[in-house]
Amino acid sequence: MPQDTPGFTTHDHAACIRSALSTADAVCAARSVNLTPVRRRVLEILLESHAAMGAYDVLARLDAEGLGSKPPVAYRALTFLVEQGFVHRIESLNAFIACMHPGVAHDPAFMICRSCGAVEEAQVEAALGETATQSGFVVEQTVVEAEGLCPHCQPEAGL
Amino acid sequence: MPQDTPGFTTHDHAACIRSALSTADAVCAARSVNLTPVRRRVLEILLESHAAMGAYDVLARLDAEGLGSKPPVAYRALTFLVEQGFVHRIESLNAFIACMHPGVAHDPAFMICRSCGAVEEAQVEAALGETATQSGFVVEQTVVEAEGLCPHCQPEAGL
DNA sequence: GCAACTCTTGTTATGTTATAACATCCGAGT
DNA sequence: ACTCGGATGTTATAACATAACAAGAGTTGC
Repeated sequence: MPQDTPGFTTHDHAACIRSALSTADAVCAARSVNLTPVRRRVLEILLESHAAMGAYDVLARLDAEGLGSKPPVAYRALTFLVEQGFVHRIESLNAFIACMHPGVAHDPAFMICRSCGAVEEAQVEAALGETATQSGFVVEQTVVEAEGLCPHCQPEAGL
Repeated sequence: MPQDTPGFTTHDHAACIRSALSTADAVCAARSVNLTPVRRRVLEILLESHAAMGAYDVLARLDAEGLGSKPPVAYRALTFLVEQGFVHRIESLNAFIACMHPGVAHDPAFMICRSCGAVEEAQVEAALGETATQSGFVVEQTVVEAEGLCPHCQPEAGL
């Protein structure tokens, strides 16, 4: 049953959450790292909202549920999830979002609607690859974020 | 006389500062906007350092020179310079850097050395162009930042 | 001249994002 | 029981950023 809007399109949100969580469980088991209650709940919160959330928004949810009330609690969980690749940090929003392709190595890229705030994760092939090679720079990580208007908001903006 | 290291290469720094400042003067005149003393000095500070600087680093310089001591002074000047395209904001560093190609419309991209902090501005052709088109997203601005190791720091890191 | 306006700067106060440092807890292994 | 590593709890503060209002300087129109 499709029911919510992830990026710009509709999808079966409940199934997507279940799937992402079980992938996370499996990956953590395989890596011998611990998806503790707080960490798992933070991932779940991000999956549920299916939007970019600030660390303090996540923290507010944790606090409401008695899982922690101080900033380091949220930041530590988010740091763990980012390290494991289950969550991405959106630099231009100072926010976090659940990954759409957990367990698979990828360079994430994002399209961020400046009107409604929706964020869609995209794939991008080695941005800067050639330029970097030319200048002798070794790329380890990339941040690719586009701001603009999602299909839904274009009419309202007169496009 | 080459004397400093801008991105990863040597160049005539004094000439580069002069040139950028006179371009900024000309562009501001053409656009009928005001390159006031504070704004001009902030640009100059960023050009001199030729590195990414935090707003509060810039502010400290302004303060030392009696040009302003409160955060809004620095942020306002930086905002102006970014709007006019003389300065870029580096999202992943929460920092600012003087543009290497002022007065020319371009989508900036950056290579950021995680070891020495050097930042080189690169050109990139419409990252995400195709992906965005496919999903109906209209891109207005892009953030492209690569973290890695500059040529100088690779040996020290064992590469 | 001077009133009205715009642009810029000065200042106060506060909001938002993030981390250092240290204390405590708990389970695994011995 | 001991201790060691990983995780969490807590205090305090650092770092980044902006809202809101006051005040000056220059210019335009009268």
